[in-house]
Amino acid sequence: MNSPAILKVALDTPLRRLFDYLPGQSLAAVGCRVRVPFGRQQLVGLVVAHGAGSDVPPEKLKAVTEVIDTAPLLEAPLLRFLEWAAGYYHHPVGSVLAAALPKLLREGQDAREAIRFWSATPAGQEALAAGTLARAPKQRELLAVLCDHGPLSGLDLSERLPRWRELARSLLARGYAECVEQVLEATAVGPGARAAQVHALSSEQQQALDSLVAGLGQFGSFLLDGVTGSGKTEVYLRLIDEVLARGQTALLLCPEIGLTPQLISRFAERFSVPIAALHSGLTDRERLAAWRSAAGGVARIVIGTRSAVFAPLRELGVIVVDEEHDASFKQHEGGFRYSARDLAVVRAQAAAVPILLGSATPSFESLHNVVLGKSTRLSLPRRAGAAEPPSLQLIDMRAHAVHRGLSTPLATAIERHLAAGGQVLVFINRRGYAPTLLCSGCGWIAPCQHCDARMTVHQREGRLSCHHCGAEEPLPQACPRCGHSVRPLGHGTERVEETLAERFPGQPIARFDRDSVRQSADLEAAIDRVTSGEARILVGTQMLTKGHHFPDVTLVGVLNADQSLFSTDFRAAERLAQTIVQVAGRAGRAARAGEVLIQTEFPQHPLLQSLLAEGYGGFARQALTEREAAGWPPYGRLALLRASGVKPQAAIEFLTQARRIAGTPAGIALQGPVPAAMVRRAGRHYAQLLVESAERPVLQRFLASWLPQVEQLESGRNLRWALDVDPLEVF
DNA sequence: AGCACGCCGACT
DNA sequence: GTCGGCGTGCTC
Repeated sequence: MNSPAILKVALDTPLRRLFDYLPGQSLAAVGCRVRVPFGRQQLVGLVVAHGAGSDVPPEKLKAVTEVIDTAPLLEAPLLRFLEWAAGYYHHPVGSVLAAALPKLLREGQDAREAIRFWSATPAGQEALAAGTLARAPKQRELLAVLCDHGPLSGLDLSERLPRWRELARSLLARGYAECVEQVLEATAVGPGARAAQVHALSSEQQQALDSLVAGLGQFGSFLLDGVTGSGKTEVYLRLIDEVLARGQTALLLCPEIGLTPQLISRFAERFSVPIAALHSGLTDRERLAAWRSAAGGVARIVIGTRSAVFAPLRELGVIVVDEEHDASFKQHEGGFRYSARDLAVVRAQAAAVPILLGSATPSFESLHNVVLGKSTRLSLPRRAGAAEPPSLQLIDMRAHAVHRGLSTPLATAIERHLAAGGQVLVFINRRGYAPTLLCSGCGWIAPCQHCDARMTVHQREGRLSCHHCGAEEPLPQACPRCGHSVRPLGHGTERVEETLAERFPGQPIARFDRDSVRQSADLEAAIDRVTSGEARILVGTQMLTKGHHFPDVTLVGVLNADQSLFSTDFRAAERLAQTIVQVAGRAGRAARAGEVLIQTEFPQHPLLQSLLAEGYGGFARQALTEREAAGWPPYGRLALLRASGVKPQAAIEFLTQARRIAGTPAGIALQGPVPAAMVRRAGRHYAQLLVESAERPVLQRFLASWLPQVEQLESGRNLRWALDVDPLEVF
């Protein structure tokens, strides 16, 4: 067999191609990292393939400087999956790999866990015998330990000498001690012990579990459509228990929310196997440790957010995506814009394992896949413990008195529920005190200097803040244009909290939004105030719709449902319904049935009507027929070319050229370029070009031929642009 | 993206 | 006289 002449290496550059290198001293296998000269720098890259030759002139080819891995960092199936993702999202492989790997691995650190062993050098032994370290008794003590008991690991040393690290560093510098790294090889693990089953399953849960267990060992897509409180998590736990018992591992993806620690602790309580958590709160070291523990087969369950879909599990047996409708599974910023939920399905397919998508409000994509027969629907229609579903009612804002955003019927209901000992949740999807600062003299509205947006009033902080670019200004006391007085207009969580405090004096309020909850500790504290019963009223944003269970909440008020009713975005209705149903799910989980009151100026709006009359399922069926008529996803496929530049017209000009070179391909519709919904954001001007097709392969083929040409456009050189395949928002 | 080279303003 | 601004060009 001929030794391959060329290594195809993926590098983390925006250049959408691989780079060819000569093998150098030893041949790096596919999937191994290599250090390579690249221009004037040395980069870490990944060998993606071996090749017989290269299109690059031989004199330009350089040789690999170092092969970092002795065994492939990524096993072939995972590498192929990543390459597939790069192709689907039309993003450079190197950059996709970078998104999938912990930073420290990208920088060339060892992929295997290594333990450092410390021992005394001969010089150290002599020094100890000679009493050289008489004036450094602590160092002398450590040296004595190393002479008598070495080599010792950091763990052993910590037991003997708590503050040994600095001492060891000094001994190392003197040449009295040395440290060697010993690499831990991957551990093979057999079938795990069964977890104790503490909860009895409902018949629906059992039925769902039976179907899922029957589907193990092969690819299959399942939608677990379970109302809030129906016990989806228990089904995940049982399924994963079965997978572990078969000696396999499980991957659980969850949205980016503070709930992750709660979910992890629930799993940790149930299972005795090691669990690796991958979320945004980790340090680089912790992330590397979690990655190693998955790759080494130590962790049998990986629980993580978006990027955990790339976790290197061994013997993968099942993938679960919890709250699969959640928008945070779609990365929509930065370079590599992917949907972790969609990729999870592809990964499950490649690994020939089932995928379970769980939600109380499934995405339309997932519902449609059930209709197409691509996915099996498992329903949990009942709440556990015979709890009644909450009743939803609309409050017509035009027919009732409204005081500071709070209608009389809602205020009365709050009073009634508080008097009955219930807790009340008030949902308003807007943080701050008020979304607008208005001059009562001339009508001036405080604008953001960098965006086409209004500044939000943050009263307590005495500041104006732009929620789009983060700009802040002191709160003006008078209109800068005419000198008249200014006043906040509209309502945010801070103002609603104030209103409720005035209206219901003596009722402690817990606020949940990004301003009052900055760290997970704040969230824990706020949750404690609610579960302990101290706080009687909860006010908050989206943060309240996700995860947490507040069993004593008997009333939910939704203050401003109307914003989304007339949005131009095709997904606005879906998201509004999901938000309402999710927040409604917080009410009445225990013995008492919950009441949900939604304030609206448009009680006759068909969207609200169908949601109330038929629930989420009926609403979705109706909304899907509208999507079909309009050709929107999941019936059509979209890609969005977004561009932004400092000069107002630059993005439009670039997109106009991009459209021109596209020509008129069959089966493709191009719309735009149009200015983005918010043209100016953080001082940049945004525009976009929408690409539509009824067929995914048609869209994919077009993008593949079009993008290399777009890349050549000179007008694209001085601006930022990115392609978003399957965008969640198109306006 | 980095990181160079390259040609014009305000400073030790 | 230099330090340094960011325009444009290249990376196997």
